[in-house]
Amino acid sequence: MTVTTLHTPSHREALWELESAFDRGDLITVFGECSVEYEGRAASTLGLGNRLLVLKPDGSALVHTDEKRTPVNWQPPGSTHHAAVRDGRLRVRSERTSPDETLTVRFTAVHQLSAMGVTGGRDLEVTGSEADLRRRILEDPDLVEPGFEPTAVERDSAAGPMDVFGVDASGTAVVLELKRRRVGPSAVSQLARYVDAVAEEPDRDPDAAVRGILVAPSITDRAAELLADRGFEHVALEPPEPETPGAETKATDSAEAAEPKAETTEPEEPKAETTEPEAETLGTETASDDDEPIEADAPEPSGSASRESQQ
Amino acid sequence: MTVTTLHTPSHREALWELESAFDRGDLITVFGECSVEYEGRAASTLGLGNRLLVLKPDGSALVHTDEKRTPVNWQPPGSTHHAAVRDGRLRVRSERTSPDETLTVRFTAVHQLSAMGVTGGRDLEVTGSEADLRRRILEDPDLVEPGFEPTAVERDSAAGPMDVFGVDASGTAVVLELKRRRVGPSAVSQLARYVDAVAEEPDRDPDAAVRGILVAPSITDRAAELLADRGFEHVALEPPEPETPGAETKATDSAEAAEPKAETTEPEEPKAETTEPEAETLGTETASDDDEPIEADAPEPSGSASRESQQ
DNA sequence: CGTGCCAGGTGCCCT
DNA sequence: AGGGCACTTGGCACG
Repeated sequence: MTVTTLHTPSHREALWELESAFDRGDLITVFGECSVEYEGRAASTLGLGNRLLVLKPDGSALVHTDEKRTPVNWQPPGSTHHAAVRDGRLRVRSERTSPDETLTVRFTAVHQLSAMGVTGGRDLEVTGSEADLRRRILEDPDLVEPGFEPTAVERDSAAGPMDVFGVDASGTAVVLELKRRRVGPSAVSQLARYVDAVAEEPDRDPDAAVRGILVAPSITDRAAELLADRGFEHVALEPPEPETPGAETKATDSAEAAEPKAETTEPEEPKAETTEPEAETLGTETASDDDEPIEADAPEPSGSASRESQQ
Repeated sequence: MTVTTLHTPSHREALWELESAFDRGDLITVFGECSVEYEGRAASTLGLGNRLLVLKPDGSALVHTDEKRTPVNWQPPGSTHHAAVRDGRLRVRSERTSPDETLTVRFTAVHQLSAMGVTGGRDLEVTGSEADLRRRILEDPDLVEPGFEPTAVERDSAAGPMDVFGVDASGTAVVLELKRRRVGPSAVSQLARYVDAVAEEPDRDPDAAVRGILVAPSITDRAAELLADRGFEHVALEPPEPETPGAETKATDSAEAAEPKAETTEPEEPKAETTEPEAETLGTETASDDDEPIEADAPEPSGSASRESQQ
């Protein structure tokens, strides 16, 4: 692993390092006093101040202040970075086309510039998504209501694809809209669009009812009113708790199997393999990792540490 | 400006520096090989790899790979950072409550750790927002249609606040939904919610029509269909071009004046001070700042630059 | 703090 | 490339 760091470099030195770091495809951080300008989908200006600029080899650029999770300015992946010295300042510019956007960062002073080679390791596993909620429902449709039978996922309609489509015990068509968290009015509108679209499909008996069910952990009062106005229903349901890391493999596999891969078609009978309705068998945590006092005697990796503070 | 940097520190050294940097309220970057775990609103795991961890004094934490604008993992502002050495790894943990969330980053190796003092300079000026589009319409309502008269902004309805509410030349109620960019079906649904809500207000003549107009630069085909189904209209309009930086002050002031500050009430007559309808007088750019070849002779700031590369 | 909504949203997947 | 939508959306403003 290679890290190159310049402390309070001249603009020209910073420029050289930036250009070679661009060539190497390094991840770059620049900390210094700068002003920022953006022009593209919108336009913005930011006065002088100390910020952290991150330049990624995929073309992303981030300008971070000491606050917020969101960068104060940025450039999306696919942009190309350029560096130059202009008017006694180090100018870093990131541009892209379609849409045309330009981010310009002008440094009056660079306090630190680092370039590091970064590779791989981006495979993130997430649980608790809407897809997990859908799996849960497909595994056990009775969670929605007794006798509910899903017939398709992502079935297309004139208003867009529906999360889950099916029939209730009496054979009435049912549209499900799934949300992984508490929802407001927009979710009701979304459901309404789909229900209306299905109701108006030409090959459908115009008198046949179409039910709409919003599946979400909870809904706001306003959403509940709108839901009632339209005669829709709410079923309180959340994504399943994440499985215990050790035992998750089997459960995930069975869930995958229950997921109908073919879209707009009938899902196979939910294979009742792992027939524990909600087996929340927690408690297999590694005891060594709970939160204890900060200091701990631990072996240290060999490595000559150097420390410098400037000014 | 102070920057403290450790190169390939031992975990214990990194720990010390982290704790003092927390105390100082510094912005911290840690580059190293780590695995990441998140549990809270959802849950996720990320295997070993080289990443950049940014810890902000406001509690934000960002884990960045070499790709994407969005961090692969993060913690929102308001969290509290902790550091410890556990099982021979440097563990950085960021926690918050309501909702309960924990981000855990475990470093097997720290390549670089930097701490920098950052203050102020977060005043971003943006133009081209929906608010700008609204100003534009309030300044010249005829842009929507001849004779249109706005009577309120953000007027509340049973379905939520409407962007602009008014009457057309014939006295019919009009609901405007503004979008700064091309829109899809959801914008139509949003407009529909407001129109329906207004139409059903008890003090209103049930036979009186309520028009709905979607003001956006453009709309998708599907949105156009849904719009037509509901008998709504689309007016193609964008946020105004950003003013020339030098001349913007006066224009901005007049625009601010035209903005009705009191909500749910009648806006004062648009003061026709700067009565150029669309004075796109571009062309006052500083010629010194266009894109020219990279190298340029420029004065360099004094400052002893040091450069180190590791391994 | 919850509710509602804009955002330069970003990212993913599909056509 | 554009459409449609989920997201640990984030952030803001208002009740």
